[in-house]
Amino acid sequence: MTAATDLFNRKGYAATSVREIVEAAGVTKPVLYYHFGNKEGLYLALFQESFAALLGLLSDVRRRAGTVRERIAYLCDQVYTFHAEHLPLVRVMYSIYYGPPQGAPAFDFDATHHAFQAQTAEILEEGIRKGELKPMPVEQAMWAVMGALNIAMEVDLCHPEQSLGREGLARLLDTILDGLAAPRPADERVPSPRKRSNLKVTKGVRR
Amino acid sequence: MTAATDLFNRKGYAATSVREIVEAAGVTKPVLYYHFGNKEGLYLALFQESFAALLGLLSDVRRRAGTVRERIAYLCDQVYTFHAEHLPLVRVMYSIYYGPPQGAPAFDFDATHHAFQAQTAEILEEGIRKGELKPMPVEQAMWAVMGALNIAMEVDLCHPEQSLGREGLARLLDTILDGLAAPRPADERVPSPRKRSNLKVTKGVRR
DNA sequence: GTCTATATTGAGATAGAC
DNA sequence: GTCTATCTCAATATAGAC
Repeated sequence: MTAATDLFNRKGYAATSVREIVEAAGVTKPVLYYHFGNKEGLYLALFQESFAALLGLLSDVRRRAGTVRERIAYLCDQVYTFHAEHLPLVRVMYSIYYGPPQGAPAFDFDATHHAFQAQTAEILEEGIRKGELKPMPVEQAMWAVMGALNIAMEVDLCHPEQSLGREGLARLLDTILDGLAAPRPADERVPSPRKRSNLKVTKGVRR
Repeated sequence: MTAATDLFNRKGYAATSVREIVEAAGVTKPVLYYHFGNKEGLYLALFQESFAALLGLLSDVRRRAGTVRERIAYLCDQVYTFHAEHLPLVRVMYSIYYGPPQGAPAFDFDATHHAFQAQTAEILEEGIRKGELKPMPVEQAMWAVMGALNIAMEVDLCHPEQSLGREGLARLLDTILDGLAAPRPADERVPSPRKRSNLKVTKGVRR
């Protein structure tokens, strides 16, 4: 699977032959056909495995307590970290999603995307309802958050030298959420250090 | 050029033959070779024309007066509108940028991207310096704005049924800029309608 | 010059021994 | 589960008649 991801990434799905994959992996063709059925099965296995893990992150978040700010920060950090640790596969996805027809089997990338979108909207909707965020259409708050996460991930993908990193994304989200937050009483304002998400950054992310 | 854009968009650069292009355009091969030299010349002409127009928008903005909020809103609106009016060519760009190698000649898409990034940063830097925005690293403010614009454009590209439209993007940017703005004195706050960008929306955008 | 028939190649996939 | 050897198929290239 690693060999296939690497080759699909470098040459594209269509231009990568089964022979190349098995040679790179140090196995023979029947090994591939035994485990994955065919080239399409291998391709689908790559995404099924990864997207299942990503959806697992979402259900984690649903069971999590905390302020809206904390939960949004956590969700985005998890997704961002996952993305950073799977850059080659993400590149294959982009290549299929945006690239020319390559005869790759259909995989519903949008489904996972929508699940993430819905989860974000759910948290933000609660924040608006309970007064932690100011009243606004939930879509608008959602796009603000999605925009920040999305740009952080695309910078990692296309301009890794400018990468925000987990800390940079956390700070960016804090700024965004300042714009979404409900105004607080005047005495709580400027001089007092405001409460921000205190994300624990334990292990480094490849940049 | 329209015929080529359409075919490159639907089939990819490599899979599109010169014969198909000239047939779709209702001309003959010599016409294409006279005007563009070859298939690569035609391809480059598509992007040179469009990117020159886009860079023109940037120098417009540099000559423009107004608050940071107004200038950022104007810049993003111009770029967004341009994007919306050139979706097929943008798809070709994405296909080349993210897709598998297709033997297309190199075109420096990043150069224009960086020019836009620099222009945004310049405006925001002035806002921070003059106190219209709160003190923060200019990159952080820049990513907040770029994230909003970028997500609006990608939604148009991939999920047009969810398109924010010019007005939606303007509202999103207002929310983002609320998070970037310097805090104002308490008496100016909540009940008074705050000054927002009053973007004139004159002509419709294809959605 | 153009056509049909054939050769070559490289792709994905499989049979059957171990 | 893995191997060697083989199969099928389609695209491309070429030979040689016309």
